[in-house]
Amino acid sequence: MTNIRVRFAPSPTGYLHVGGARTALYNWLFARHMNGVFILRIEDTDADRSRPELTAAILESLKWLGLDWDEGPFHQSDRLDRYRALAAEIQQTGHAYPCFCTPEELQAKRSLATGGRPWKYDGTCRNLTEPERQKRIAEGIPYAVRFHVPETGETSFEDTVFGHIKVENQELEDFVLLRSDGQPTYHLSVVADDVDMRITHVVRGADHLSNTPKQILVYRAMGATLPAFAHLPLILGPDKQRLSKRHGATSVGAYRDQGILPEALVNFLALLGWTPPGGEEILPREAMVREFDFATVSKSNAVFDPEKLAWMNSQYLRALNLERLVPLVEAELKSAGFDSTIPASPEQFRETVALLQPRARTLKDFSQGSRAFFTDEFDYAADAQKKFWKDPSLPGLLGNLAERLEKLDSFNPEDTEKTLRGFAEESGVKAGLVINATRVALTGQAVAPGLFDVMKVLGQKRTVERLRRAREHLSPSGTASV
RNA sequence: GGCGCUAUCGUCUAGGGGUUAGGACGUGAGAUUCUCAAUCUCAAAACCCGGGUUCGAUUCCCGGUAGCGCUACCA
Repeated sequence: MTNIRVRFAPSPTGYLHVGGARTALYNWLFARHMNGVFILRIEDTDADRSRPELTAAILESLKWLGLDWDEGPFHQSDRLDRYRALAAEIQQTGHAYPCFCTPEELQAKRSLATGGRPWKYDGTCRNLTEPERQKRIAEGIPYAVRFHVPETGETSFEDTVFGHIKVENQELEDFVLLRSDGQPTYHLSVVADDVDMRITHVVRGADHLSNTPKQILVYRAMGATLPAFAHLPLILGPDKQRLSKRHGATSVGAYRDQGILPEALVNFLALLGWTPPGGEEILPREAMVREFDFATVSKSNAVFDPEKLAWMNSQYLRALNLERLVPLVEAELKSAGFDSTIPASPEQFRETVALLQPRARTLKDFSQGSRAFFTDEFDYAADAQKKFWKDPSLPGLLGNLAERLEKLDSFNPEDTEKTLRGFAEESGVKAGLVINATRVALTGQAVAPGLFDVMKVLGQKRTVERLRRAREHLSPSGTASV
């Protein structure tokens, strides 16, 4: 059996976005499934738009997603000589010719073209005689190399995802292979590399579906064997437009910054256009590798739904073991600028994380609604005060509760709950009133984990202090009755 | 405009000549409760339109429509 070789070939003109990430993922999944080779190639032949620093960012994102490559990264900018030699070769065999038209001339002709038909290169230089060509070359007129597309016939191929695709050659124009500055265009470099790197399956976005016939012509001119092609439907924004900056977060890095776990993003992306035979939604990486198959990849574009990603993230977050979660939370708190004094011990930190974990949807939730668990500097949320601090007897109740709790010898949830409920009953108020008010006192929030678990992770001293601080806040200058 | 591709709940999708058209996210209601989340139960929610083929089309074929892609000396 031939060894499967696939590649992911981003161009460093932007960060890795979710569409590119899914393309990379499907390549990777297929390679791992087939026990093949996954190659990374950087398509940086557009010197104007490529930014070297973005390459590092793309690599970083791929690593974060866990998509490891077996060969590369190769840079097309290192292979310029090869493309030039190939362009010359294709000219020699008569499949390409030098074109002396300047971009300005072409632009002028294009804008002059009457509506209806799309403007196709008019073949001005294709029709030059050999002496005319030699003369211009001798004069030092810069030229691009254009591929000579057959004027009749059709070009077709079997796409692994989309099936039979065909186009009339007359719909294709003589496209440029090599620019007048000696830089190759995509159509040349992509084919040259895929041939040289012995790529067996070209897996890429469906935006390349219409380009494929042109490239097939180049393969044939080179006398190379065709790889299999598998095009992937595009990922769209909520407005069904192709995902772009307008849609907010589209880069992999942005999701990492939002507290999304890489395994959740990978799982979500995998399911955007593909369903495993069993239809499972939560699919471990090994299962994805085992089940992945282009035959079951969808042909229609998919809208990226951040809500479902968030849900999936919560699933992964909840299932994450503490050994992995704790460091992630530490990093999150650090990046959020917390100068954490609490929890005091690693064990306590661990306990706090475990308490917060079941209700977190993203890593951000550890720094955002849970401030009071990690620092004493927190405010009482307005909505929380409004909802649970209305009762005028509260200052007294909280003060007295502090007294009771302070006297406890053991401070586990059972004892604190018993104490609080007993206290409420004696005071002739509903336990809920005290519990909810205490929650605000301890966390500053109307929403938090179970109160007695909160007390546990905060500890007795801090619980009592916060209760007194709240009483003070509600009824300053110690006017609260005992 | 030309060419190409696509079309099942709001979204991701399963399915497929005869089904109560299934699941998931989201949404609504209820249960539970110290808040919220979680959980459980229930509910609303789809085969783009028109022709064929057929005893019977959401499924197959054709056309239309819509969406997306390509239409560069970008990739």
